[in-house]
Amino acid sequence: MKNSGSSEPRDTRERIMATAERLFAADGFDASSLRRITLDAGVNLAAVNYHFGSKDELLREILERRIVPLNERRIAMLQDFREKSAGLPLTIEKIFEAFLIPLFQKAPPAFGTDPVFIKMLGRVISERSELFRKEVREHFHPIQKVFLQVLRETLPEMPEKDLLWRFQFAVTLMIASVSQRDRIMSASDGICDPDDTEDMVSRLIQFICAGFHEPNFMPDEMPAEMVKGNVVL
Amino acid sequence: MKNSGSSEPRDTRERIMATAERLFAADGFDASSLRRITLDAGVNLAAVNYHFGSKDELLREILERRIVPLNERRIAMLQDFREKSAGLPLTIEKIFEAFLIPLFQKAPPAFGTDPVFIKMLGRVISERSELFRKEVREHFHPIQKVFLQVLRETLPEMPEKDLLWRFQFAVTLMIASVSQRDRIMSASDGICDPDDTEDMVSRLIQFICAGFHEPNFMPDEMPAEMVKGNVVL
DNA sequence: CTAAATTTCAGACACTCGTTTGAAATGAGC
DNA sequence: GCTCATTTCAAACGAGTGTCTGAAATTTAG
Repeated sequence: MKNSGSSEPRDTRERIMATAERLFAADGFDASSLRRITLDAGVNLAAVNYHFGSKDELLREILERRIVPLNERRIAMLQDFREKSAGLPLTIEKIFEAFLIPLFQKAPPAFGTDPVFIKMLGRVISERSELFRKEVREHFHPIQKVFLQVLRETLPEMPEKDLLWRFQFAVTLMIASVSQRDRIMSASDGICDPDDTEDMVSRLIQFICAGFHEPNFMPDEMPAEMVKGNVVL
Repeated sequence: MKNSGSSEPRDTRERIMATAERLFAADGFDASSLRRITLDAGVNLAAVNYHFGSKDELLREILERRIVPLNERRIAMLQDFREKSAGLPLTIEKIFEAFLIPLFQKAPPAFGTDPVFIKMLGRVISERSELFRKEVREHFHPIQKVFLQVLRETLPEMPEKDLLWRFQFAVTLMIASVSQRDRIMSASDGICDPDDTEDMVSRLIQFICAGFHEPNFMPDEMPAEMVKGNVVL
């Protein structure tokens, strides 16, 4: 027998990437050892270094193959909305739908279980910010620039600083909401179901858009407790 | 000479805790080795296990000595606002001021540099969710219950599920905003200054409150792209 | 001062990690 | 069939980890 339930020639790479993506999402990057990954994937330990060179490079390839098509889907959805809007600026809701929804869609290659990729994203961001910084600069900054530009068209009066801060809040909340699903669940006595992705995304978009509908920021009266003494008994 | 610039009897514990808190915040829990911590603190490697028993227990003690006074300050601020409100329900703004501002105040013991503790909190939450779960249940759930109750008085009409989801968004955003300050900085071309804590907290509170001022959630028309095919392209 | 308790210290222990090696197995081209 | 490149494999390497040990140093008590 030549292929008794194990692997075909080229899919060792694929099995490693899929398993690693899942484990990185579940346990984090550092906590997921190559021994555990290769064991779960049913391949030899040395296969990772043979096919990818190093563990860091494995992560980089996993990120890249997800981010590129993700951003293509975002742009496509944005473009679709624009065509339907008859030249009018898009609503904030539509803009964030195009930004968020593609994150939660299963997508090739190797259709992950639910959005395992964005969960991994959240974990890796706080764990490996150095390695991540390059990817962010290369793939996320350009897409953020696009969405910021679209937001600017919809909100021409909003000061740049306000727009940027609110957008950062939106991105931060988006990523953290997914990578910390379990915390949400446990803190709400089971009333909030973070596995109901559709419901969560809708609420997330509504929450974010509310932050943009607010009038511009006024540094008004800061509570006295904060301004002066930084120390409170 | 008996004390040439090194340590007095009881402060070995304190030096370890302060150094560990700082390193956990900067590099994460797993990435901060006891050798690095004890070297930076100027104490012997074995001192951690002697004074704390284990690395996990060290983290637990660090968490506990910050969380307890933090929640006391929150309750105190909330109580202060209530006394000034003459029996009227507090505004959402005031409620979240009492919830957020104490997080960003330097506080004893061992006044950390800025809110190094909450940054550590954010890192540890995603890294050590198991160890953290007990602390969360013991210290954060009770305080969240209190604030949810106060919010409920201010927003008696809001459905429980809406209230809980929005509150979870608020907590998630609060923690993530701090533990990912560097990402915010780099993504905004330097326009947003995450080191201006006062400004950031004000904007954060405004953003969060906007999400609560929205009308109740309506599961209205979900975009067709999401409902059906989970796969795009 | 002396004796007991506390704290510090250098060193070792067992373990896990990512990575490398060199030989075996498997593939494709002729 | 054989040949040569690709891929797999078991085993080991060196470095790093948290923890433990037993003796030295220091502080505290009597």
